[in-house]
Parts: sequence; C-alpha cells; structure tokens
Amino acid sequence: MMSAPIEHIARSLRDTRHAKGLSQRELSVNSVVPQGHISKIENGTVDLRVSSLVAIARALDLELMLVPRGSVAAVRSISAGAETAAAHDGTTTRRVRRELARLQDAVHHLPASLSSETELTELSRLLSDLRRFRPASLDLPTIRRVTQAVKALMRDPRSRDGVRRSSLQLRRLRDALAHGRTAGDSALSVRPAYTLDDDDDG
Amino acid sequence: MMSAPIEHIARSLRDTRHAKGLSQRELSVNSVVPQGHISKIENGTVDLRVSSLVAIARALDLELMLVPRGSVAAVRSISAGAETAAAHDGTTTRRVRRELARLQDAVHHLPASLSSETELTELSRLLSDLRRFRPASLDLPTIRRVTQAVKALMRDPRSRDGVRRSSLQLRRLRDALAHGRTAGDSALSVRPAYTLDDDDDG
DNA sequence: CGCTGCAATGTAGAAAACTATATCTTTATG
DNA sequence: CATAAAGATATAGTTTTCTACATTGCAGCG
Repeated sequence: MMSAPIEHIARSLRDTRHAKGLSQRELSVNSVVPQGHISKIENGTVDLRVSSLVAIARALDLELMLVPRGSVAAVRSISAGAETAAAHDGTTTRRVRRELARLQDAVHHLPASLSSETELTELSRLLSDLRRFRPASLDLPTIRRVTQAVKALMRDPRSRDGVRRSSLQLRRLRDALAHGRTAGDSALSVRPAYTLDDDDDG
Repeated sequence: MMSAPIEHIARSLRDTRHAKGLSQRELSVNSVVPQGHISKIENGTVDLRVSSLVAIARALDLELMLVPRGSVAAVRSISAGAETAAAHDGTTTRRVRRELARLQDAVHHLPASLSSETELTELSRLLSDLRRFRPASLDLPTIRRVTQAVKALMRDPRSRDGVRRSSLQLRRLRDALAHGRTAGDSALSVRPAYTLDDDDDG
C-alpha cells in the first residue's frame, strides 16, 4: 500500500528514535520487534499492524492517538514543544546522545550490590548533568570509555578502578563545560587540555 | 493480540462513527473497508493494519498521530472540546443523528439541476437548524419521510411534491422546537433563544 | 587494515489480516 | 406479520505481515 500517511508515521518513529539516541537493535529489544522489521517499517516498505506500531511507540514514549482533523494543528504545536530539540540532528549530535543513553542504561542495569556504590550514584548525577549541555560539545570517546568501564564492571566486580578513572575524565569534562569553556563543538576535542580544578579524588 | 491500546482505538472509532450518525455499511463505502471487517475492528477481534486504521479514520475526519507521553493529557483535553457532545449516546439519539446525516447526504448528492431548487437550498438550511437541537427531541419518522422523498426525487425528478410536503412537516418541527414546545423527551437544554427567520411557507 | 556497530535486505515459513459473500439476529417500522 | 436496516459471524481464498535467521554494505575507529 504505502500510503503517504504511513510514511509520515514511519518518519516520526525514526526521528524520535534518533532523538533518543537509540539504535534499531536497542529499540528492538525494548519493543520486542526484530531489528529487520523495524528497518522495513522505518523505510515504509510494510503496512504494519497496529500492535507493532503501538509496541514501538511505547518503547519511544509515544502514544498513538486519533485526533479530530480540526485539532491537529493545535496538537502538533503542543507535541512540537515536548519533542524538544530533536529536530536538527547532526550525525555527531545523534551519536553522542546514543552513547549517553547507552551509558545511562548500563549504569541502570547494574546489580544492586554494585549500583549502591557511591561512585556510581555520583556517576548517575554526572550523566544527568551532562544532558544539559549541547551534545555536540561533549567528547564522544570520553563517554565511550566510561561505558566500556561500566560494562567491564558488570562482568568483573573487581574492575572498579576503570570506572573510577574514566568517570574522573567525564567529571572534568562537565566541570569545564560548567565553567563556560564550552569551546563549541570542535575546539574541545581538538584541545584535550582542560583546566581542571581538581578536588580530591576517591 | 488484542492489547488494551487497540481496544481503546476501536472504541474511539465506534464512538465517533456513532457521533456522526453513520452505519457500518455507510462507513464501509466511505473508507473502502468491508462492513464485516469494520465490525471485527470495532469489536477488537483483529489486529488491524495501519492502512486500514488510517482509511477508516480519514472517513471519520480523524487523524492518526504519535504524541509524546507527556503531552497526551493536553491533547486529550483539546480533542475533547472538538469532539463536542458525542459522549452520551442513547440509542434514539444515535438513530436520529444517523438519519439527519443520511438526509443531508442525500440532499448533497442531488444533481446540480435539482439541488439548485430553492426548496432544496432551504431544506439544507433547515437541516443545519435542526442540528442545533438535542437529537432526542427530534421526531425520527418525520425526518425519515423527508429522506425518502429526496431519494425518490433522485429517481424521478417529477416527485418534487413529496419533498415539499415532507419538508413542511420538518419545518413545523423546527418551529415548534424553536418556540420552546419541546415535542421530544425533554426541554431544550440550555439553549439561548433561537431566532428563526419565519418566511412564508409553500 | 581489520574490527565493530548500525542499518538494509533476503529467505522460508507460520500466522493473521483482508476480501467477497452470505447468513442470522435483533430491532424497529409499515 | 412482513419488511428493512444494522450489526455480528462464518467460510473460503488471497495476500501480507511477522518472526528468526543470515547476509551484506557501510561507516568509524584502533
């Protein structure tokens, strides 16, 4: 079939997935819809069933609604506000968001015994702090290192050091940004010399 | 599957169909979805495809939208206002609305040569007038007679008399209601004094 | 260069929607 | 009582989704 409205829906799904920094595979596990199928859906090559649509939408914090034609303009303006700054999506922006989401996810899925560590709760706060900056101003590799460290921690509880070390880098990044040295989106990665007001480490 | 959200959608469809006074068969021709299937959909016994949903929604002047969870409350309140008084639906109310819709449809589908008749344009105005009263206060058979007359006119241009006669009855009904003599089951709700342009009858 | 993650695509098979058509029941109207 | 309209259901056949899996192309990074 491939009627226009379906393609519009498909685009909505892909856009908000990007905005949330999710890969098709991650969305796949959250929605219980296979990745291959998500791909076909987003490309508008299938006339999906409502249950599939609802499943994916729910995983994206979206709700499927039927609104009277006369109200769609109003609804659109409302939703536009809530959807925040998902619109302009440079590749790097998207990637940073993805990594942040993944990191948060990793932290969140740690066993209770580990996640109660003060370092990890602090890491959580660090993460929410970082979300307040423009993604493009964040250094992707730094974030990635933390993610790796956390995942390593999941496999081996002894590897707490790695988490501590990488988290420190992340905190320095935050502090730099918080002090106004945003350095735009590129200068910072080019110039790894952060002025750090180093407080005592653990 | 029959997940809860689908049943909710199904209910939405049935409700607005009733609000518009359409039968499943009528909706079927407007949406190009067979009646039997519409029945299943409304009863939530199928996991319909998006194209079907969109087709039916369009025929009901609805639009399918994905709205962020945080906004659904706001959206609901907006839509509620637009959907007007479709909520409480007594059987008779529904039936009257149906017949009014059908009559209006019949009038609207007359060939141009006929519909330009002054009587018919007047009938159109009469109809929009009648919509301002509570459906339950309208006399169904009276409306039906007009519908029959109009349909007869479509088949045989000579049967204008029938339309004139039945329309007269309808106008009397309107006048009675406008003057506060509520023929139906209850008084006009909170209806501001309704000024009717009392032209001479034929 | 090799490796990894993301996305697009293909295949085969099971399940289900969808269509056309035809009842069947209920309800209301003549 | 007969007729008609509305809606729920059924059958049979066609088409499609959907799943699981594999594969491929493509980008970025060590």
